[in-house]
Amino acid sequence: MTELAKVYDPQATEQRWYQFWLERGYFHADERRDGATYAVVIPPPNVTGMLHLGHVLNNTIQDVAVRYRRMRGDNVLWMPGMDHAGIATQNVVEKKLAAEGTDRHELGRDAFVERVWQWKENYGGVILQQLKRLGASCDWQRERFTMDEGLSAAVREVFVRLYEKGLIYRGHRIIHWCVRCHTALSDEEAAVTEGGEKGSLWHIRYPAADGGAGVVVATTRPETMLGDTGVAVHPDDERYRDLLGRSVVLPLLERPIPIITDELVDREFGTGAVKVTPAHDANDFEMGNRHNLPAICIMTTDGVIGEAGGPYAGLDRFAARARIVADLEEQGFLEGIEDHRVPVRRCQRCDTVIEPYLSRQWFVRMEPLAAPAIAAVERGDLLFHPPRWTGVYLHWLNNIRDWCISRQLWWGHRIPVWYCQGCDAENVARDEPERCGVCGGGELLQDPDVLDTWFSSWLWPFSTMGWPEKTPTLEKFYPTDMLATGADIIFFWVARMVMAGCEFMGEVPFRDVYLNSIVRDGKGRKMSKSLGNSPDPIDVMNQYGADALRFTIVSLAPLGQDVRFDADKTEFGRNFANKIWNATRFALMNLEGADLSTWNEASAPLDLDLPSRWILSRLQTVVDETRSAIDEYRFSDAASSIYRFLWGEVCDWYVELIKPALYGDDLRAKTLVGTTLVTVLDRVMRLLHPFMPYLTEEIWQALPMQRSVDSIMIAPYPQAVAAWRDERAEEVVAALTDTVTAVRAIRSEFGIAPREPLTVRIVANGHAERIEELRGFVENLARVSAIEILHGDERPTGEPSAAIAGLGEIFVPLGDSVDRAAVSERMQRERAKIDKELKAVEGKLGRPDFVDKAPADIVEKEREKAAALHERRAVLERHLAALHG
RNA sequence: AGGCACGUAGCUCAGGGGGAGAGCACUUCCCUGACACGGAAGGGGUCGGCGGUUCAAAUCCGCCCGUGCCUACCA
Repeated sequence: MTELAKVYDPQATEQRWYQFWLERGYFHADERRDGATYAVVIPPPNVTGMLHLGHVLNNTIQDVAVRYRRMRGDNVLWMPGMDHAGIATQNVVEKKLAAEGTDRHELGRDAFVERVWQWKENYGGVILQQLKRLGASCDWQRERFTMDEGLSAAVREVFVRLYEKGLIYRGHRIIHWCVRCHTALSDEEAAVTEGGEKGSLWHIRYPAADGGAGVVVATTRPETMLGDTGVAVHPDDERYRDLLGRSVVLPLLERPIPIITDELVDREFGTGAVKVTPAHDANDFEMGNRHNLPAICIMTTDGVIGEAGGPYAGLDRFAARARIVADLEEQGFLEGIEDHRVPVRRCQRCDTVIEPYLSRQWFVRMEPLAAPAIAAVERGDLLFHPPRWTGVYLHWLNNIRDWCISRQLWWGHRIPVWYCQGCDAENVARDEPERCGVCGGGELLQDPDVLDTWFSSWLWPFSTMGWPEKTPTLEKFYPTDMLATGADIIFFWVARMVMAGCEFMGEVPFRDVYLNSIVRDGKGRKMSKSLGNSPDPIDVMNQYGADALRFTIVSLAPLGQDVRFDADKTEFGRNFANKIWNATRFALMNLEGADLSTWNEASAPLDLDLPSRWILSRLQTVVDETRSAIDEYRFSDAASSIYRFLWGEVCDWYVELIKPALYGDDLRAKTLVGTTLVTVLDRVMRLLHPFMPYLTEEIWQALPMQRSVDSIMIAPYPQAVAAWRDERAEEVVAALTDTVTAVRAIRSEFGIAPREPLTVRIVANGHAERIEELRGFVENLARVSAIEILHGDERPTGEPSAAIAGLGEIFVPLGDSVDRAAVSERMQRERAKIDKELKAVEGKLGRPDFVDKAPADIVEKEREKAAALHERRAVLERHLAALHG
């Protein structure tokens, strides 16, 4: 281990340690263990899924939370698994079949489903392997799949229970229909394109049946007029008063249809008159019901105009639209065309324009389920992070609509309903019934449809733990503690899980919901396949390492904000990893052969040297900051806290400060700083382990110390030790670093070569002893050859100087080679700056309001500031006088 | 249309009523025995605009402009 490479190579370590952790079973949760538990269920990725940066962030956050809790000694369960992803998976396999020149209908249902299972075995779940590469510490022994026997049983159980409660029903309604996937979709799966799409608003005249001018309607989908069975106007609309009770003639088909009045009509929009097409629009369907209008279905499931479309039958919906518009114009019915942004729904899976379609489907009555889910959040049983999502969640639940759960697919959970061929009864059962429960008939036919994929996902927090059986896992780990997911699936998944948890388990499925950032590309665009702007995380890990990617993405993703990510930003994490690696390399090189114990939490290492007391004191602050940041889900704050300490304090200062001791002959001194350095590295590696698991394990294993456990992932998470705090050391080292920085600045600004000897003179403001304490360090770090302490009123003139808080005033005599004009110029610049500041501070102090009303300590601070500025100004004046004199 | 975020250095973003910060980029110097994936020093911002509250506003409030997201029965 002493021959460490100069540059950290992640490839060499990652595989090895992951294997090690797996073999030791450190990811496994044990129901029989006592003590506090911490449980997280993974948002199950699609079986067809490939890892993208959104997954990387989401799973890194879960892994951080879970590894942190594990190190804190909790009994931790991170439940992994996958979703069968009905439409997505069926699409994948269908595409394969198409490439083979066949299709699922030719294959038949059973053979097709068999093919999907085969595909799953051969190609599915790549993403889980990718998550392992990322370092995810899931309990893989428990991996679940939503189509597993156990989870399928849970689905049937839930269906039957809700049916028996009257919460599942079959209804004839307008649903979202994908003409390509040939299935119904839920509201959430048929999202409206952002900002609408370019379209037109056609104004069409429907002449009165009795010969009058009739009415002009405005529509964005003229083809649906073939199914019009009425025209609606607002009851109070004066313009149409004389049309009430009359009829108009539907152009092209010449069908008489009534004028009705309905409050739903917006008088401001279009012409204030709406064509009513009950079979092809959800609002029109409701209106049709209210006014007993017939619903005429004019389209086939392929989106082609059907028989009811008369001369347009056989045309695709968009071709029909064009033809109809042309015909209307030719026949003089078209009154005008406006450009118009049209809200278009598209299939979430295939992007095809959705057709509102009247159809018979299964629904879940949601209101009764929503009530407890609303109450739970209002009671504070469940908290959103950041909290603003609470409103989004509540708004959706308060305006909930019934959930269409049937899908006309083959891949998924078959609806557990058998229709009696004798008496038509619905037989709903957990297992296939032998005979009809109503008439006893033996001829039963199962509903051909399957359930919405989310109908299994909403049970995930408890179905994965064995529900409906009363398992020890459920007993131990339900409810879970945290759910980390994207805000885009609050409705799809989070809210539904809460409802299912309340309904079937009697309590919310998790206490904290962490909504992680959306990862965008460097230009702020959403990562998407079609844009090709999403770097493959595996490539990024190959180039920079898994730890680098984890650390970078967590650092970039503050709670509640989106994150812009470019692959090359990973240099941030890579450089940090390398810095840590080299700090360790430095320790090992200099402590070769030593076997140091580390400082024990119970010991108070007061007889240490100044830098060691200082760094151990600073360590306590980082420990506190890191713990509270993770506890509050401020993962990026935790990461930056560790980063700043390790790089900015340990590497930049501590390592430099102890070099003399380390290189010296004093064995005791050497051991003390060595032990401290190893202590600090040990604690920081443990702090950092949840973020960078591989690197920290590699380094921790290499540290020359004894270990009570064989892996950092089960080592205790550091706790602050009050006895290690040392305020005096912090104050003194602050004076030290200020001094060094000031001297280096003078050196640099006046072009004094790095190796040129330099004397520093210090006017000790009662800090002579402190200066003696720091002398060696300053000489070393600032490359100062001599330090003179000035006593009494002696003041150098014409020399660059700086005031150091807690120490005194330092002066650097310059050699003859230095350009006096440059010195003068710099001093004048500083004086100008001081004058500006003085003006502000004295202006403040000059206002009676400020002195009277501001808190005394603030006023005092301003006075001290003014005094210091004056003093500094006087020094500059003296120097300048000397330079010019 | 309504709601929620956000607008701070060239870029990406922290901070949040009393001294403008980090990383990257940039300039100068340094291959000093952990690290050039490094070290040292430095330049750069009227903290989106306008008002208000306050002794004091980048920070709180209002309006406006810009950006992003979410919701909706915009036919």
